[in-house]
Amino acid sequence: MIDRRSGIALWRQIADRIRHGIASGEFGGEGRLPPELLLSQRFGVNRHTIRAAIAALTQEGVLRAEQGRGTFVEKSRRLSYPIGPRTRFTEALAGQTRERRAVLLKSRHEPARHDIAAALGLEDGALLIRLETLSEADGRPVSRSTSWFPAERFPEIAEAFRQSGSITRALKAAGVVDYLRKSTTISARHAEGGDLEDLGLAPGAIVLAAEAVNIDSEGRPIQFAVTRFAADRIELVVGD
Amino acid sequence: MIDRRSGIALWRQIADRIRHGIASGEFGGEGRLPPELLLSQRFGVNRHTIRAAIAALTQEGVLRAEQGRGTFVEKSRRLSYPIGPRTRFTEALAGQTRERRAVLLKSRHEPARHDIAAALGLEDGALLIRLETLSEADGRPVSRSTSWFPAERFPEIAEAFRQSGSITRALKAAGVVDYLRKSTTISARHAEGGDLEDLGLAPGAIVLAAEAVNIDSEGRPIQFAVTRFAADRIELVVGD
DNA sequence: GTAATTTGTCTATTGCTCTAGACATTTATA
DNA sequence: TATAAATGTCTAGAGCAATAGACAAATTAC
Repeated sequence: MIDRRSGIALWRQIADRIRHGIASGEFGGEGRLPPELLLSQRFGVNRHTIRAAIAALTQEGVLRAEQGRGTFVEKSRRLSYPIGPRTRFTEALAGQTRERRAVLLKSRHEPARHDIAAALGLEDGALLIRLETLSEADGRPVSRSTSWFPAERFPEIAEAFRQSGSITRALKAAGVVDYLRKSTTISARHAEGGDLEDLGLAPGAIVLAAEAVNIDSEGRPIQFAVTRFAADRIELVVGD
Repeated sequence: MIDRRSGIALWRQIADRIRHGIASGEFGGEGRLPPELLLSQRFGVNRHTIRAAIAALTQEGVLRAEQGRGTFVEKSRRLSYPIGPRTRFTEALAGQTRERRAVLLKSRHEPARHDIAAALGLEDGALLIRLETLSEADGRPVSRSTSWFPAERFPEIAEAFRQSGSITRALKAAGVVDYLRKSTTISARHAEGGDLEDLGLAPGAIVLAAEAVNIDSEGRPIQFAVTRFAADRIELVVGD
């Protein structure tokens, strides 16, 4: 249940369990966490260890403790992000959130790495434009993406995205009226470096990484992207 | 790059980075890890901390150190598991591994939990058969699954699976000649409890969890399953 | 109002994590 | 054979993680 001597502090293991338990409905069914003493018994640790876990989740904004009353859940439900041939961020979370937006953090030209060139059907070292973007839903960061576009075909993609806040609209401005998701490769790992800050995650948090290739209506690859989702806020849905 | 005071020991963070770096090709390009002293400088920690990380990965079987020579990569590539309308474990890894098999760990009857009943289109509390299975490729555990089947329609599913080692064949024995994947919901979390042992994971390792609903050719739900993949051995591929 | 429940704060102690340095052992190379 | 490069082992010390116990402060229920 809880692993000692694992290199992961007990308070962090418990914080992760509680965070996941809240998202899945195991905890906080009535918006309220069980009392510290009860949790310390259930996890088999000292009450202070539970308090350390709760403090970390309070820092993250997941919980809010009130002296004499109890500890309450601040945010709960996990969003579902559908993945399919017509995946578009702006539409993916419709109905689940009031407001979605994406902002451009950085853009630059660079030569194509081998694997990206292969995915886009280009020569190694072909010139690409790389966009670093952050997507938010209701003011909360949801995902961090790195995208590559062929520079020759989409020279103005960065500016178009900056103005429209949407890949779909930026591509439309470049003459791509429709596009399809050719493939998505999903993996998981601990959040690293800038993703921690940009997504507002606690160190040790998990990200779902989706590598995607988009093609135009004639089958030509137009975009290679790696999107990192905060695993405690998002689940990916295929089909249905 | 490395987070102190995060509740995750530095040696474990580094072990996770190295493991991921090996799978993605960043490290061990020639089957050889950089020397401990060089790694300690790159990560900005003491050489003993690097040694602790290497010891953990050696314990997992990822690395092998030889005095005087260096540290070598024992296993590397990550397998790709395709997800689509016709997802079947036995075929999913064909071409990537020599041998695949699935074993039944446990089976029992139980009433349907609310969410499972909804997925299978049954009343809450309807009788189900629950199968706990482990899938291996080339002798290495790849995934741990929990499946639920309507007990009324598939009374002999456990025995059929035990004999055939395949869901597809067990369903065929029950008269289901073909079935489709209706939906897959993918999330990620730290491995818990028995999954750690069954999958041979180190504490703190990450699993990709795929919740799937399968339907027969007439659209009736026949199986609800939660499969946990070792995130450092498998990536999930949608489309292509 | 009183008691029970619950979170907040403080002190002390033990064990694990990380750093630092020194030296041994094995292997490859000039 | 001598040197360099790499992993293996040992000791010592500073700081974080976890346990234990006691009591304070706020809220709720009787």
